[in-house]
Amino acid sequence: MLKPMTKIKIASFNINSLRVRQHDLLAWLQRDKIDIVALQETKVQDKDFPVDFFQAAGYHLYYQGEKGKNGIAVLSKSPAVLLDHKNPAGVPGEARFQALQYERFTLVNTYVPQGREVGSDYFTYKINWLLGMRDYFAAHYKPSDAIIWLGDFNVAPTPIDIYAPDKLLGSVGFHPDEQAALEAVRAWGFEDIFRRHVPTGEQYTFFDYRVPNAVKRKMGWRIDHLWGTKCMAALSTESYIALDQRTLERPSDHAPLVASFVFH
DNA sequence: ATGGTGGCACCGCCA
Repeated sequence: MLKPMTKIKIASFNINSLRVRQHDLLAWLQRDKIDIVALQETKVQDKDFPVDFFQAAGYHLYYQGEKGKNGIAVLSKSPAVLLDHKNPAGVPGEARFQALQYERFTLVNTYVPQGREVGSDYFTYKINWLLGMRDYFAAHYKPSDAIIWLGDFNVAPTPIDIYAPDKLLGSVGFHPDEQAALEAVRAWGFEDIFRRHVPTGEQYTFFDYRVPNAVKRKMGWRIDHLWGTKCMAALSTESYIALDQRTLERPSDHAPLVASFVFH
């Protein structure tokens, strides 16, 4: 039987190579008491996944990798059932998607294609990939189901989600076509859980390596997201961006995004 | 800035 109240802390983190940051990751998971972390850009093939390292720390592991790029994983204190790892609109073999069933909710972890250049085939692929997510949810679920969708969405949804909206409007990651595609998924039945708790701007999850002192200069983008259907959003109690993971000796260019939930 | 950094793969590609 469930305890009367159960608190679960869920995170999303584009880790940009799991193996070079696995020790920092585990230290942070333990320090922030993270129950479930969804990772993107693990950049590790399944045969090289650091299974023993995380299992020894008490995590269940669900991962799909490929050589050199992409790659996705969920580490969790409780076990899950892997439902699917093939996005219908995705290129076969690209490790960008996984759907897991936990006791109280479904968790969908995605690494949305970056898009590269507006108007390119990769950009079209990104738009179709996002619209494929809408179709995926519509085909398998109802908006009244308990679903968390999180990951690197590679889209800043609104002008307060980017440091220079006027200058960057129309750029990859802040383009009206991307925003419309993402909005189509949201309109199916999601709420931006971070925004529910933190309505102010200048809250970013991504800082380009190539921009000198980007964190200090607040030159960031909010492109990582943690969304929930209505019933999940109602159970959320807080959300924050763990910017301390950007001050490490070897930071990712993304920071983890966290949300807490209390189940009654 | 035709730039800059970082990771993995291999000697370029991707972000």
